[in-house]
Amino acid sequence: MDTNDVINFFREKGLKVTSQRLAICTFILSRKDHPTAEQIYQELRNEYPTISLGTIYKTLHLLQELGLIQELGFNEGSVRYDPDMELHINMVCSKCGKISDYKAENVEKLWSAIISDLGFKPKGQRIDIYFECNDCK
Amino acid sequence: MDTNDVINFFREKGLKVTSQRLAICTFILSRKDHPTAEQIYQELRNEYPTISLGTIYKTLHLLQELGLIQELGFNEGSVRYDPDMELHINMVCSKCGKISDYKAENVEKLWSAIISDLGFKPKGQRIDIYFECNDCK
DNA sequence: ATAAGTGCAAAACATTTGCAGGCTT
DNA sequence: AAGCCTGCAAATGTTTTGCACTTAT
Repeated sequence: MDTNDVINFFREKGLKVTSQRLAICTFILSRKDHPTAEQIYQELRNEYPTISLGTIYKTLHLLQELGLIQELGFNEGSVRYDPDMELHINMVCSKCGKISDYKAENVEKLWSAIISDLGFKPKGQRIDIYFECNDCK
Repeated sequence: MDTNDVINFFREKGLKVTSQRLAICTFILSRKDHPTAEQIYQELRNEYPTISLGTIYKTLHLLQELGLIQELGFNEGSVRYDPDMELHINMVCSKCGKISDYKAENVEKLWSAIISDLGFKPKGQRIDIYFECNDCK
């Protein structure tokens, strides 16, 4: 989804296209490292010095409502934002907290087996694997 | 794990067996609904009127360190505690937040396939499925 | 022109921390 | 008797909320 897609998407939904929204949205959609709200705030402050954390939170919740991103709560209280809405595994380093996504054909197949066992289509899912990453070992 | 097992477990680790610890521990280990710290506090206050939230948190973290329970952070900021340390899926109602555990052969299969793809044994995992439960429909 | 969105500051929450006193060992 | 554990209260950190102002439509 590039900037124009985002603009059209907002327009279709009757939402206003503000520079803050665009910035937050293109930022989070392009990142693969699942940043926190605070990280997004700090990075966007360079370009938008008056942007506020409140706006960051409101926009992130909006994007979740619209189904563009997923909020991932972790037990140390941190909440991180993931723009990958397809089936994938979050590989979480239990030391430094770094996250990367992992996809595999096997996962797709076995997941659909589990879904058909259930007998209904779930609204969503989350799969985490906790391990110690190379940097931490 | 019954009360005596818990007592022995603590003794072996050199930890003191206090009535609060016992109460919190037997409470959480017996519950299948993944309560929050606040819920545990409210329920135990009946029997232990002076128990404090601080103690609840400290004990829950201790139990996690010891590998007896798992902390599950959710996006609405809630953290819930799960005494089931075996492989399972958390079935989470996205409306009311109720959680129940789901186990199936296919889940085991999925997991062993993933582990062999990865090539190493992860420290832990978490699998959630989000859906709308019968009460909420 | 109007209504939605932003920024700011205060409020609300959840969790952690420090310390004096109490309880297990 | 010694030191770990508890309860309380204050501190911390994150997220939400209310409101006046701004901006996209």
